[in-house]
Amino acid sequence: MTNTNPTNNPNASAEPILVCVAWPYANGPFHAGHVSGVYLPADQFARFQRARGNNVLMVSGSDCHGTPITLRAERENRTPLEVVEEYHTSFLKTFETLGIEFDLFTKTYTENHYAVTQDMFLHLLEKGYIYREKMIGAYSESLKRFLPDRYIEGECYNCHFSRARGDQCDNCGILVDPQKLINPYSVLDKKPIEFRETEHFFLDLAKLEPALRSWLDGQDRSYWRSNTTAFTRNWLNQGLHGRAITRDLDWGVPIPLAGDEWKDKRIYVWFDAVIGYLSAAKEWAQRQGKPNAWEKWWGVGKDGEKPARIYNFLGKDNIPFHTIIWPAMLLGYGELNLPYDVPASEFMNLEGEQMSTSRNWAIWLPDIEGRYQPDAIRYYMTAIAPETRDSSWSWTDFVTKINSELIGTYGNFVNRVLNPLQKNFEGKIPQPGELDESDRKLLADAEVAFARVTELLEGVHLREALKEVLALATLGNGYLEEKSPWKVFKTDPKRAGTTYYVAAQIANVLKVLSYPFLPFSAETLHGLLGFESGDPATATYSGVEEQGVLKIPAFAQWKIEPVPAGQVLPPPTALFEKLDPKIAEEELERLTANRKG
RNA sequence: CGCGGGGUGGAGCAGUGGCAGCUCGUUGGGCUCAUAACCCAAAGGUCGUAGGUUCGAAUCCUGCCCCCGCAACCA
Repeated sequence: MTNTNPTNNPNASAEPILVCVAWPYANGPFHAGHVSGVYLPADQFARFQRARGNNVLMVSGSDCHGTPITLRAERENRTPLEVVEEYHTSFLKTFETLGIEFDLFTKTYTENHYAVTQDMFLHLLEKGYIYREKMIGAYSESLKRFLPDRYIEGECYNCHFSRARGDQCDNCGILVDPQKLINPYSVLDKKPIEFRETEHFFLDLAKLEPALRSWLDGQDRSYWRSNTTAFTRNWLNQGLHGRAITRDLDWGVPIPLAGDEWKDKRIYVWFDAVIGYLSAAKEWAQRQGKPNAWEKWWGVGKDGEKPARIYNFLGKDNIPFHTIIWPAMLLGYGELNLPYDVPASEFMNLEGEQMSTSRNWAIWLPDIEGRYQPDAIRYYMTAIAPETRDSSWSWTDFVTKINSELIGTYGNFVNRVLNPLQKNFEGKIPQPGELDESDRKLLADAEVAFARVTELLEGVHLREALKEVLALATLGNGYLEEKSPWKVFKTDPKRAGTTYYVAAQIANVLKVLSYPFLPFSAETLHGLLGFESGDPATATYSGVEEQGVLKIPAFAQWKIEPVPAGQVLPPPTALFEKLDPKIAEEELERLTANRKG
């Protein structure tokens, strides 16, 4: 058995791999786009790397700060923390249901995160990468606070619409300069606002640009997805400017400086959220009782040691924060490891239309979690993952893909092997006779598939890798067709036994290859092939935050191992539940009925 | 000339210089071990369009046409 604990992993060649997953705003539950684009790919990649025996640390957490959360809290007359707690719990539930396993999924609202963020701030300030500048902000005398643009309304100076918002006029569509609004007022209490000078801290990106460029150009990045590279280049070529990293707010990480002028200001959410990757690694290490263990992944590799590979999984709107701003911060801080790859997803539409929270046009995870098998959801989300371009969730497509690909091709192959073994071979893996050419061919094909899937997973081409897994099942089906062991059995049971022996080996390879994608059914299949069902630490997954060291099941080790002849098989059961085609209609109706606007 | 993405057989997509591919659907055949699943075969595309570069273009260049996103929530 292996585990990911760096200090007692017996695998000397194990490579440290840090899987950083974009921190979700805790202001609403997950929809299919979040999971399919970010959390599921990260989980699949991490499972694969763990199965290979690498030292994987996978971290993320709820982003507790930011205007969306305070807005929601004010609207619902709750505290931001109450909002955060509700959705943090919802996230954990989704992860547990779908088998998305983090080493640590924490929050930005922790003492540790505050400390790490403040340390980053102070370091960058000390090294001259943060400067102060005065700017004009909207201030409400009645509320005694500055307000973000989104809290301001007034008469449009362009079309004289009476309720233009602080950032845009809904009537004429211009981008509003809030200072020019006529009779501006706060949306919170409808009282007038005025514009005052306020001082803020800025991250000096221009100063960090040379270091950033040499990091980007310093090594081959051709393995990055083309969009990620294009986006980043575009940003860089437009020139880097300082970005304000503090706000006049009371919800967020306090500015770690003495002086009254800072007490009503907080570090802005995008600055603290990316630091979460680092703070979460530190928190994980503390929980392990090895406070320095985080350096395994974040160190730059002293004494010729190879630094960890850091992968940042995120959506495309987040690219500049992870390829420009965050690396700039790390470079400014110094002595910290930088991202190796930034697999960014495109967006997922729903039935051809853009998902929308406000119109309630989305596949909400808490809604579907109980209705479908987790592996069915995982399968579909990967099959249509928006890896290289926008994709679209469609319920008819969902039913088709589950029934014909997952069940028809993969599940069915397994049944075609296990059922006859139970009925005609006393529920045991038969002793094979001599292998003929097509037997050997299929076994060789399985090795090719194994190598191919490995390569694709290594390059984070998950959708393609899953296709390869299914392709092996198709080969298995073709093999059974060619061999017709159900016929041969009547005249030459020994020969039929050899065929089933070979087919069982293929099923076993499929079990390993499908593990990153379909961990639940992989485990079931492991048992159906007569193996001890294994490792209790993973059999029941007990919640993300309590997780200490993530263990991988013994069966999931990334290698081809034979199912021994004579192995006793339990009575077979189906891996997946077939879906009634009516489901597509029902789901579509449900969506339409609940749609707003 | 706002920015970005895209136009490939009925549907959804892959393919960035070398005989146009995949999944689903359709049609025909086979099999009947298997969750009416599986296997084989066929039909179906002048790769949006006009021109150019090239021995050779879906792929590179230029013009044009069409679709989608670019207010907020939001990956």
